Amino acid sequence: MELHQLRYFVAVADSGGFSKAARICFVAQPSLSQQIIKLEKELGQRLFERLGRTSVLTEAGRALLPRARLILKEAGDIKSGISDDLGSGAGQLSVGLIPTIAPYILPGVLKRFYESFPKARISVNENLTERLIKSIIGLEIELAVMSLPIEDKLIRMEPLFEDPLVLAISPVHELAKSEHVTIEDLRGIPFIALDEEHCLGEQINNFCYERQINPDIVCRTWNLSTIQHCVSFGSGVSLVPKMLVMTDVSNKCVYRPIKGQSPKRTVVAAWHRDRKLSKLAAEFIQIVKDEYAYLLETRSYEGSGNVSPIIANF
Amino acid sequence: MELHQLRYFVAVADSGGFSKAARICFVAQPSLSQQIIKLEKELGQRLFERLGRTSVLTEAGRALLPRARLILKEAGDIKSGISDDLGSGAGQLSVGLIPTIAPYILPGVLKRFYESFPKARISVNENLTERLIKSIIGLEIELAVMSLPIEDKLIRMEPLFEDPLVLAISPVHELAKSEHVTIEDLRGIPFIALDEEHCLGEQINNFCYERQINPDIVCRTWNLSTIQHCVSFGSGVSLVPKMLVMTDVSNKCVYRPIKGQSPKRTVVAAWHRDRKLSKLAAEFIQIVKDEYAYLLETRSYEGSGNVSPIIANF
DNA sequence: CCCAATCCATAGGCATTAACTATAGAATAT
DNA sequence: ATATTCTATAGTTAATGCCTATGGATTGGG
Repeated sequence: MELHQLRYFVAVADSGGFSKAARICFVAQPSLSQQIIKLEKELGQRLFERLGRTSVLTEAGRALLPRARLILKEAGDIKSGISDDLGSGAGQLSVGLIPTIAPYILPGVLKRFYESFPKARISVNENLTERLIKSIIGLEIELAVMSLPIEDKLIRMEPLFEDPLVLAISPVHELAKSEHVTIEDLRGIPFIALDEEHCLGEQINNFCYERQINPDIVCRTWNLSTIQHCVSFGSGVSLVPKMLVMTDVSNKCVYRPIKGQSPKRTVVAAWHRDRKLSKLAAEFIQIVKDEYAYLLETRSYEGSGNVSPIIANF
Repeated sequence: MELHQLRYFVAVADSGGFSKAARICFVAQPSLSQQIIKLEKELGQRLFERLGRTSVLTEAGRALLPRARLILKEAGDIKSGISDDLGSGAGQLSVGLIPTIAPYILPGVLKRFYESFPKARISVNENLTERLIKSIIGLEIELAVMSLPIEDKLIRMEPLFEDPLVLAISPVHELAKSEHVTIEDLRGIPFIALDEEHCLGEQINNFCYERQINPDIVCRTWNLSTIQHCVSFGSGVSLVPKMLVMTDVSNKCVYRPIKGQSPKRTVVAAWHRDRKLSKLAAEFIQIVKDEYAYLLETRSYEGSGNVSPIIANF
């Protein structure tokens, strides 16, 4: 069965004759007749009673007619339907984020995304960089939000923003008294470190190593929120991303920017080198940027370059 | 757009590659590729991203996929769907009946029909013979229940039953005293006649003319129920079809069979000479027969050849 | 790092099939 | 009765889908 056969069939049913239908379809009458006969053979049912002047539907033809119309309508609507879907933001998007980013921007990003594209379905995968890259290459996710460095040749990237690392300290800690700290202050003090399986943990590690600073690592954890708790209990200090600070409502820690060569991580969107980003994915990237800019604007009161220790008005 | 293109498209989407899809569809890979490319051109959208090893849907492809599946499913279900419709008695039937038949059997026939074919739609047209024949030829109705004679060469017929004509008289009339009457009793007595535009009126007219009986026609009406009222008021007698008697619950008239050559009309189903009756139409014919037989069985108590004047237990 | 395998696109020939012309047979309208 | 209209058939042409061969590109394995 093919669509043109259904088109011919409907034309005959509507016009009441093979010849008229042929004119409507801009084909010769024998061509149309043959296709109708072919359709009748395939269905094993005669579709029209050929009377002298006109042709009328048989019972089988009457049963076919609404189905044929439906199919033709759906086929005819495909092109505009696809455009509508693309235009309206309907569709499916699969993204990934690393665990040191997701908790801080995902809530706001999802909220924005659903507001902008209520018809879209999004699926989020929170995982370590290595696993996300595999998912990109394996085509399981379209896009990932991660942190440099990423070396895989199959990955293409676009930078989203730079996220500074700031010192997290207990409010009663000695260093909390000054408005800002320097790298040198880290030397030899008890330090709560993020596990190096996290790229952020590795980045901090490298950062200290390059400057030949060996913090006294008293704890190595998998979770930034564990770090927060340890720091607030005075177990040590740590370096945490600013996006954590901007969404911290606990008031248990204070945060100080690093004077001088402030460490930072570069957050990027990454996707398969050979894939063209879908419209939804491109929009998602923009939303992530917007969200971070929004956090910067509303949640960090950097009067004289320092991070406010207390976030009010959440 | 053609269905085989959608089939190929779905196969690629499902298998994740053109070559695999081609094997699934039992065509060579270039053939399938060409059809996909053709579809992409028609839609103005690229449907797959061709990556090295596999191909994945674009956003447009994702939008197309469910639509394509739907259409293919509907197309695949057509054959069985038609069979189901025919088997389940779904469908549309247009019938006609003449006014001297419809009131007496239509209620019971429709009830039976709806019980047997709850999914069917029936449309009934009550009209004079001449108009019904036009409707048959004009293909507006498929079937008509009428009375002989019918001469049109374009009409094919099947007899349904013979419906005797019986004398309708007032209960206080002289003739009501005898169990039966003869034709000769009609001579010269006041007679309520049906208009000759009705075939029944003409038949009665001819019947009397052939026997050279000239009843004294005191009233000519368009409606059998008018006749009933006139007769019950003693204005005269009339000949009415037995199907009227069998459904008369008024008890205002009594009815007497005609002894000897009883007049009768032959009720037939009529349809277009060149049309094959649909299953529903054939069933309708059978139901009309059944209904008349049922009326005969339950509504006429012909103990000794006479018609019961009073129909009880309705 | 190279080689083999795989994948998709292109090109060109083949074959199928849909379309066309011409016409016949039947039915209808004038 | 004649002319017109309708559908089916036959035979031919044209289109188009399919095939084989091949090339460029990528991938996976040794």
